[in-house]
Parts: sequence; structure tokens; C-alpha cells
Amino acid sequence: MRKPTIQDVARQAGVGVGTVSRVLNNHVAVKGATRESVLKAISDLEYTPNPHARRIAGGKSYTISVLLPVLTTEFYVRLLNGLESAFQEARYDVAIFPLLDRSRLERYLGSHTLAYQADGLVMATYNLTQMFHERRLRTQQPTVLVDAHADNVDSSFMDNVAGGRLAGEYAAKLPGQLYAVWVETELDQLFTTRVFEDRRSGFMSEVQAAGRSVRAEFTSSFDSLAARNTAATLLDDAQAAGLPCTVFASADMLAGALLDEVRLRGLRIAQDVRVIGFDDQPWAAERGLTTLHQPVESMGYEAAQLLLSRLNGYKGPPRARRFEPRLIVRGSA
Amino acid sequence: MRKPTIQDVARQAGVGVGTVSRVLNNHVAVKGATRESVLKAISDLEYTPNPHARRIAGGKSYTISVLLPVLTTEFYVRLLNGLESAFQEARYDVAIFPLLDRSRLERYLGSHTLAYQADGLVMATYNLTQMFHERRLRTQQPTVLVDAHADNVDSSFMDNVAGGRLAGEYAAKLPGQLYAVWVETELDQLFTTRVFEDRRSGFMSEVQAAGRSVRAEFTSSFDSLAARNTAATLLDDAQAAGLPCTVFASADMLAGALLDEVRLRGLRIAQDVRVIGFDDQPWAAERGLTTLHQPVESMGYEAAQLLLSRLNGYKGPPRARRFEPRLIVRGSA
DNA sequence: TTGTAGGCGTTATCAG
DNA sequence: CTGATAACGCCTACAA
Repeated sequence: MRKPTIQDVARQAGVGVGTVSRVLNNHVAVKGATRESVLKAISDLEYTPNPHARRIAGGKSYTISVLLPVLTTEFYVRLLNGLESAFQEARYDVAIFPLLDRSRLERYLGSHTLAYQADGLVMATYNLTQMFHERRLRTQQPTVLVDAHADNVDSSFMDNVAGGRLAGEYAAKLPGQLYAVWVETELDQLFTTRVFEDRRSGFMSEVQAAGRSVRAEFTSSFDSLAARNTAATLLDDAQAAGLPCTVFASADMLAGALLDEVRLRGLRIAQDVRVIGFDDQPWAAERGLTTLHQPVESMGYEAAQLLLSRLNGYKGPPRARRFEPRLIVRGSA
Repeated sequence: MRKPTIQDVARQAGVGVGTVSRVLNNHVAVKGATRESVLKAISDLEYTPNPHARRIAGGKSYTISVLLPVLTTEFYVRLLNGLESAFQEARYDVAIFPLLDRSRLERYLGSHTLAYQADGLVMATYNLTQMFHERRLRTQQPTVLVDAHADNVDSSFMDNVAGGRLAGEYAAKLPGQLYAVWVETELDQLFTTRVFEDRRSGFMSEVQAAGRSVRAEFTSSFDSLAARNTAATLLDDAQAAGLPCTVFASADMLAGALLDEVRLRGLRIAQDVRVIGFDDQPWAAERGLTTLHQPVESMGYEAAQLLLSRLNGYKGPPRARRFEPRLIVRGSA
């Protein structure tokens, strides 16, 4: 009992395959009655078109691939949700290709694997288009960047400079020393993101504009143990220099570690140590973390829309969808 | 400058397309010299076969799909690494389909999307084969379970009962009250896993065999805030009942929260409170956590091998690859 | 050992 | 509006 094909549908409905194909692709020229009978045959047979055949016949495969850094963060789950819901509405499937490391990426690029045979490409956080060009990879499929920005492709991203500014503006008004913790920038040239750089520049500019300065900046890699160590080092300094102090942690994960360490030392949050995070992770509300909210799902959704419009033939110049962060003031600062 | 096809290669090498196809698929009957010239043409043209065309022509697409729960855990990154490295050796690509929620799954199943058009299927943690059958989904592609076990399909998994036993055996020898923290079982019938059930039964049986009993068991959902609250509740009881005590946390994440809470209360780890985790996450060594090590990469690698053997024609009965956990004794217990 | 031709499931073109 | 029919890129007999 093999899968029904377009032929089976055509026979069942008593029409030609061309007609079936037309209703499948929403072509204009199909009489109402014929369309109905074809639709009936399709559902009777539980027919679904073969994406491979579609693709090979020059049509769309209705698949888009998402190139995603493998980070164990809520952020990407939310992003995926936004992307998927938009693509789902448009009846596209999404396949995810994890960017495990550079060697794998090289291989992906070397062989034109399925990832690059989809109708469109979504790149999250890392802008790999550069590499595509260097390799003369004529990846002419529509591409969209999400959580990243470049001016030669469509992109959907949040304004991290603005986020940094909001944090800086707020922090500058608070009494006591100012500190900041940044996320260590990536090791590989390919896997670079300007996210934290942007947050920093926004923060610093606003702090300076307010005539203040930060006592010290720290950098931590994105893992909880490192974050905890950094928090300890920072608090050592802060306690020596005299409390209170305010810390801008450029990622909630870092802020969380700070909250832990503050509690551990018996210090009072919001009085001795004020903390401002970034991301508004699910747990931020419960822990009372003042942080910057990112409309992650919306970013994903919009990215998908940009890509879909290209897939539907839009030819205009690259578009950038910029989202604004929102400062959520809670108990921690 | 469109992508070269098999025709181009044939012309360039001065042979027929059949021959090219033969060397592509490692057929026996190709003279050494001819093979060489074809290979040369292939690399000169930077030709790579079109997976869609391959698939449609009845061959393999050299793509396998992995159905993965979207958990922000190191575990799946490691698993992916194991899977990918094996598939990569065999020149297969892997596409990931995140199991975001039930509705998406339904949709995947409803339409025979690309996920089910790959040459093979890897299901991690959740055994969805049941559902496949109910739906009369003739997903006849080879399937392998990883981090899960069932006796009607190939599977590669760790013996969680044994892991629980090792923890129980070790814990039973320690003085003071015994506690355990489990991970809340899934909400949906589809998304079920026996992992934690198994760890529990192993642990309890060993504790009982040693003539001891656990004072209290706790359950927490898999997120850090819940874990922290659970840790607090547990320690309240333990402090009231009198220390020392020993806690088996069935996931390192839970153990980590416990360590934090212990530290916060000024208690001494390994003296007042002993903690045994499960997973041996990257940070476990640095934090001195006694825990059970899972050979995650190996599990993934083996799962891939099982699938590959099916893809290469192996027809035997379902095979189960069982991995043994290893107790890593560090400072926390 | 190798080339040729038919077929895989769709879409697109072109007559009717 | 609709039905043939030629691609699409590849694999697999079948013949040579």
C-alpha cells in the first residue's frame, strides 16, 4: 500500500494531473466544481505531495532550514516558536540544522546538503552570509537573519544598543558604584555576534552621558559556573569598595548567578546590590529581576514573514525589522 | 552558472550517466581507470548529487531526521554530537525536528513532511512509535530509539535502573537521613519517558536491600527555579530532623540547586549534607559533585550505527544497546 | 564493464 | 478552463 501520488488523485477525481497540480498550488484557473472534486479525492486518498518531487520539478519543497547555534537557552526555544508558528501558517516545514562547530559547518558548505536545498534559509544569531560568498557558494535561496543584522540581507532583530541604553539610563540614576558583566565574545571568526558589543556600547554611552562611570567591567563565558565565579569576584570588589552598588548583567543567566551570590553572602538585593539583567527569562519574574524584555517570538515571527514574502516573489532591497527592548522594573533594582 | 548535474559529469568524463551513478553509489562493476576519471570530473566540476532527485529516483537521500525534545540541557548537545559524528562518517546529513508540543507533532504526522521523508528516523527520549502505528502511519523507514527503550525497535540507551542502584548502594552506606528528588514526569501521554521512573526503582530497591529507608521524596519540574524551591523545602525538613543527611538528586540540575541552597544556609557540603547527582554535566567536576556519568556521546554514536546498519540492508530483529552508568565519586558525597 | 532508456512524483508549457 | 507532455536530476534494469 504505497503512498498515493498525484496520478492516483487525478484518476480518482477523473481529471488530469495538471489540474490536480493547479489546485495544489492555488492556481487561479480552476473551476469551482473541479476544484471540489479534486479536493475530495485528495482527502479520500489522504494524499500529500512529495516534497522531493516538488523540489525537483522546479517548484517549492515547502521546507525551510534554520541554522541555529546549539545553545542551551530558553531564547532559542522561544525563537523557534515564533518562526515555526509563522511558517506553519504558510504550510511550510522547518528543519533545523545545528551549528555544532566550525568543522561541521565547513562540511555543510562543502557538500550541498539538504540544508541548502530548502526553499529558504534562516540564520540565527550568526551571520554566515559572508562565508557563503567567500566560498562562491551560489546559495541563491532567500535568506533572512534573525537576532542579527547586516545590510545586505533581510533581518529581524532587537536593538541591543537601545537595550544597553535603557539599562545605562536607569542604572545611572541609582546611588553607589556601577559595575557591568559582559558575555565573552565567541572564539571563532565565523561565529561572531554583535549582540553583547551593542549592549555594551549602549550602556556605556548612557552612563557617560549622565556624567558617571563604571568602576569595573567583567567578562564571563556563557555558563553558570563561570558566571558564579565572576559574580564572586565582582562582589569581592564591591564589598571592599563599599556598598551599595548597581550591576548591569548583560544576560539574565549572569544576573541569576549574581542574585545567588548576593544571597549567599547575606547581602540585601535592591539595597546593597542592585541587579539589572537582560532577556527576561521565564524565571526572571519569579525572582523579581529587573531586566530588559526581548520580544523574541515576534522577532522570529517577523523573520519568517520576511522570508515568506521573498518566497512569494518579493524582489525589493533588504529590509530590516528592528524591535525595541522594554525595561521591566522589578524588585532587584 | 547553475549547479552541475550528473549529465555534466558524464560528459566531462566522457562516460555515460549510468557509470557516474555507479561510482557515486560505490557499485562494484566499475573499472579502476574509469572510476578515476569520473572522480576527477566530479571534483573538477565541484559536483554534488541532488538529494531530492536521489530520493525520488528510489535511492537514498542521505538525510536522516532526528526528533528531539526541546530541552535546554547539555545532554542533547552531547547526544547530537555522538549522532552527528557517526552519521557524518557515513556521509549522511542530519536534520533536527524539535518536538515543540503535541500540536506540532500531530501536524508532522498528518502531512508527510520532510521529517518522514528522510532515509531514517532517530527518536530521542520519547518513544513515538506507538503513535505512528495508531495513526496507521506507514512510516516504514528504519527507526532507532536513543535514550529510550522498546522491544519492537532498535534502541541505544543507558541502564537507568542500574544508575539508580549505584546511587542507592552508595547512599545507603552513608550516615544520616536519606532523601531523594525526582523529576516531574511529563504531562502528555505521548511525551513519556521511563528514565526517572527507572532511576527511582533502582535507587529504592537498593536502599531497601540495605535495610534502610528514605525519609522523604520530593518532585520537581525540570527548571532551575522549581529546583531551588524544592531544595529549600527539603533542607527545611532535613534541618528540622537533624543533620547530616544524604540526598539523591536524579538530575545534576537538581543537585546543583541543592548545592546552592546548602551553601546559602551556611551548611557544610559532604558533612552536613551529602549530594549525589545524575548526569555528570560539564560543571559537575568543578563543583565537586558526586554523580553518575552517562556515556551520552557513545549512546548517540551507537544509535547511529544501528540505524546505519538498517540502511545498509540489515534485516534482523530489533537490537538493544545497553550502556552502563558509572558512579563518579567527588567531594559532595 | 559500460551506455541507453525508462521511470520516480511534480510542475510548467502549450495546445485545445 | 483543462489535458497532454516535456522537463527536473537521478537510479536501475536491460542490452551491448
